[in-house]
Amino acid sequence: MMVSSRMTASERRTAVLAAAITEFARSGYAGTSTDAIASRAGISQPYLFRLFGTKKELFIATYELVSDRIIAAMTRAGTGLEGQEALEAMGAAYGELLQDPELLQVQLHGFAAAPGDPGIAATCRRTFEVLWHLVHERTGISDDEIRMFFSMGMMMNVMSAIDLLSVSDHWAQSFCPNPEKITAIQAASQAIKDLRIAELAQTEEVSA
Amino acid sequence: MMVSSRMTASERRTAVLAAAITEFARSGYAGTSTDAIASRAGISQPYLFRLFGTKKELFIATYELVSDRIIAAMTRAGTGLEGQEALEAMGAAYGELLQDPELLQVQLHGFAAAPGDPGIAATCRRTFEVLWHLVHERTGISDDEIRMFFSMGMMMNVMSAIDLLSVSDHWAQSFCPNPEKITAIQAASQAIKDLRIAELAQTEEVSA
DNA sequence: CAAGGTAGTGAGTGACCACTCACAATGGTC
DNA sequence: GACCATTGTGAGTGGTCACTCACTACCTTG
Repeated sequence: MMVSSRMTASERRTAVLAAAITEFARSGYAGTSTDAIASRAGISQPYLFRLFGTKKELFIATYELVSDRIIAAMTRAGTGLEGQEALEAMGAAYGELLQDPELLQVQLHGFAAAPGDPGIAATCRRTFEVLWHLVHERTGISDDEIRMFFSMGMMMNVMSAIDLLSVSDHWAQSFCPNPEKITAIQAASQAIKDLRIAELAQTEEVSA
Repeated sequence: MMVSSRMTASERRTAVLAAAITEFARSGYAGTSTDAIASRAGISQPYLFRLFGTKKELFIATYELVSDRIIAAMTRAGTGLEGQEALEAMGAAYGELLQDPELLQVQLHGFAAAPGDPGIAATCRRTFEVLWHLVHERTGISDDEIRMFFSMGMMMNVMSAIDLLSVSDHWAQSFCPNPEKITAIQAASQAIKDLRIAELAQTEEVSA
């Protein structure tokens, strides 16, 4: 069965990175095997190493792609706007990233891995730098407000990771600033969970 | 060399948990070997499994201990105070936790591991629940303000993990609300890094 | 169609990992 | 000092991991 034909190395790299986002999001840097990424990408594991050198280089490349996507989403949201309007648009754009949690989960795994690896920490800081300047120039808000803005982002990140909105109590729901968005986000996260379960079941069928 | 004499199982458990905090903080759940924890705790690896059953149970026990310490620090800071005063005291207490980053790093690793493990996610949510009620009852502030408070905490967590204050540019320093605290926190984090480097060098000497 | 560069893999390799089992050391109790 | 529960370990086991090497399949260019 030769489903995937030959690709250029560069095309294959982007295909591998797509698989790496999914796998690293699920299990983090140390918890993900290069085997899992290679087989999801549909190539052999040796070729993955030819394309990326080491697992760490692959993780950093994955993290940088994720960062680029986040930066692109925020930039797109802010173009043509200024001041408070730009800020609200960017905040909404970040919130919408939660609907596909993989990106933010990779980001969180980068943060967690940072204290153990200076290279990863530096990559994380670079993303912060770009985003800070983007928000600063677009909105013109004060340093304190920028700090708040990023803080809310980090909180949303964690909320999504620990699935805080699955708790229906008041204290948990109070973490969601826009009540009308709760059901949308919950529905999306439930749909993604269902997909994963279906996918898992399929994998088990195959291996059985 | 028989440095450590016999202990009760319960004493040994707390000794192992202390070692587990250090090791899990450094490399996370998947990245830490039970061997590393056992040898840091000064016991054999089989005995570690007798005490904790599985690696996952050990991680959850470690995470719960970390949560208890954070909750205790916040509770201590808030006793005898009310309203805004209590809030400021609790915020300061959380900030002081950064001076020994291990606790917050374990917390961050818990968040990162949560999407891949429902048990870990539930444990994380439970901590949030306790802290939310603590802040709510002590300070009486609004839901939105509580959300802000927690957001700042998450931001500090990430800042510490990626060592943001090691960048001397304005944008990075603007993440630290109290300028006079910057040098203190930097000095502490540098001291801890030096300790780790010295420790690593020692380990390499031994193994060489 | 020959040549050569690029895409891609089968089959390992040594190291490490979570976890187990049979057994030894220790200390309290009568 | 004999008994016994509890603390503790040496020596594995099967499995997985990151990574390598020698090799093949394919496509383009002349």
